[in-house]
Amino acid sequence: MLTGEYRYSLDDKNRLMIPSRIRADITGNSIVLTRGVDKCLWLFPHDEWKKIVQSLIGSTSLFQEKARLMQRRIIAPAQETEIDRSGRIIIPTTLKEFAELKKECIILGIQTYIEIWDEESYLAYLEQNESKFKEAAEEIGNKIAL
Amino acid sequence: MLTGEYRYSLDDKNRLMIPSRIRADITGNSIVLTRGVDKCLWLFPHDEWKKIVQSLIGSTSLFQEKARLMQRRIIAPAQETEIDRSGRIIIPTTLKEFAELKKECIILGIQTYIEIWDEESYLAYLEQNESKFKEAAEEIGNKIAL
DNA sequence: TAAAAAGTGGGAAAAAGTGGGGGATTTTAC
DNA sequence: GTAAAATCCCCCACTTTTTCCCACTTTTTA
Repeated sequence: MLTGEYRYSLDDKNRLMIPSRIRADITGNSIVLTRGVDKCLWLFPHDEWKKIVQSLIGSTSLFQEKARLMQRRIIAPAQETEIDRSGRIIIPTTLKEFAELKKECIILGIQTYIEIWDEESYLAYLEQNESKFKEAAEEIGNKIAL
Repeated sequence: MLTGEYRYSLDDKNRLMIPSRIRADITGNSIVLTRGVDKCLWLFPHDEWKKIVQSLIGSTSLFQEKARLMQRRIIAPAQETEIDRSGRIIIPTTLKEFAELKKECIILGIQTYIEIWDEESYLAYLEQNESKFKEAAEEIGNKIAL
């Protein structure tokens, strides 16, 4: 399972390190990169990506507006990249711009996929949502005994 | 059951001692560390963590806002660590920064999990919440006969 | 008070991460 | 169309971090 929160910097050649802890849990060295929901990128191991495509395309039609939107926003921007022999991937320019990546990036392992954030955006996101998070935590506390 | 309040210091290599009293009550020497609610870290024995993950993401989707927030705030930052043969764990940098751990740390055993606080933050937290605590105590006193 | 257990610090090998050279290919400019 | 410039890609070498281990000190226990 992919986990952990890491800080790595994007180098001058737009290369970003994939933490070895995460690499160890990816089968194969091919990864699909796309726009995420919120200002971040999503990375999927190849198999996981197939599932996403299946469930997004399989159940919808190009004659439905929302379906087209999902396809344009998630499926179309996707690019396949290889992890190089030093464990890095190259971030395509369009995706770099979308997530407003500058130098310092945060990499999150979320069970089955990976998120890449610009550090500032990520800190801002967490800060802005901390109270919402605490509310959600309270709710969960009411439902589940943990 | 995990209990007790201990003070240990983080060394130059970001290693923190797990008190032997606590170690004795953990099965296996694998532990999951993550961001806590409030400015502290939470440590779970592996089995306990699985329950948390289940109940948090068991029925959610990456396409739901609240689910993403919980994943980013609790699930993603989690890292599995081993207790070394001297009884210490390594605190990953991002988590150390989140809890603002400096040198002196407070370790709390809370039945099924463990909390790690920076000593100053912990003292400040207790002080700031003393009156809230007394209110909470009253409320509980009304519900339960103790 | 001695023995055992718990806790602390640090050295060294291995692994992970960083930066950059330079050839091949593509793009740009005239 | 051709040459210069820029980009891409593969690789290597160096640096830093991590990991593993051991030895010493302190505290607890009998």
